[in-house]
Amino acid sequence: MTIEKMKKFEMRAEFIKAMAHPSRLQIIDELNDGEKCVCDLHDVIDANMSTVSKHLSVLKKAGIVKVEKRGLQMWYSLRVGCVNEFLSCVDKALLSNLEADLSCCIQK
Amino acid sequence: MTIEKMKKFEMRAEFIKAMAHPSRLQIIDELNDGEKCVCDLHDVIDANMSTVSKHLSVLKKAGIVKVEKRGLQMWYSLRVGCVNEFLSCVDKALLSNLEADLSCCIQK
DNA sequence: CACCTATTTTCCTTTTTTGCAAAATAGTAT
DNA sequence: ATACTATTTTGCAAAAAAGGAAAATAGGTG
Repeated sequence: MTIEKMKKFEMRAEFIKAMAHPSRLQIIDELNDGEKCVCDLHDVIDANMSTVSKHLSVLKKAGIVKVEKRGLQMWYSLRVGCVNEFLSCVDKALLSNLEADLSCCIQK
Repeated sequence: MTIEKMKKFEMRAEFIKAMAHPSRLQIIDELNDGEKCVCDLHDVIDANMSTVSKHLSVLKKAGIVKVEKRGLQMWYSLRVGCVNEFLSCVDKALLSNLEADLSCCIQK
């Protein structure tokens, strides 16, 4: 494999890995409603403030969210639109997995 | 957060985590050309045979690939079509990240 | 049957990720 | 300046993921 091709897969993996955590997916879901500060997110996510902050920095590093400082607060918002289209594809795939698992005992 | 909602994010994360590895992304890329046996994949992926096999089992468990045994060989193929649409979205996002990083020194 | 081939599983070590608590930073208000 | 608030960083421990070597499994062939 060429170095460029290897690099491509590594970059894709980095980006996807940034999404691959329940709390970070919840953050993405929350940000669908518009920008939120860290404390807003901390209110709904079941984790320590420092943990939430670290999840946000993972998402930021991957370029999935952007952040703007206003006063004491950091306002986070989504930067990549197609993440949501992808998630609906993931849900479709999950559903189809379930159907496949159950096909033995369900009749159409 | 409700239990169901939590479950949703956990299931999504499982699925996405299964993709979040360079070798597994390369496997997905190879399978775009049609089904391949483990030895075909081993030829192009820079890893031990047992490692390749384990990557395949991760993809299978997530429902991203399916497998059919014929003789001595296991033939793997893609089960989820939208993975590729997503990857093109990832590439678009990566490109846009690059542009953002360079915007300071590039003039349109 | 004994032997070969393709693949998976087990066992083990190394690396990476996660998550909290405490300390540090940065802006605001008094 | 001091005190306060929002957030990030650091340091550390626990959990999870990754990867190779060797053993195990399963189907094929002479």
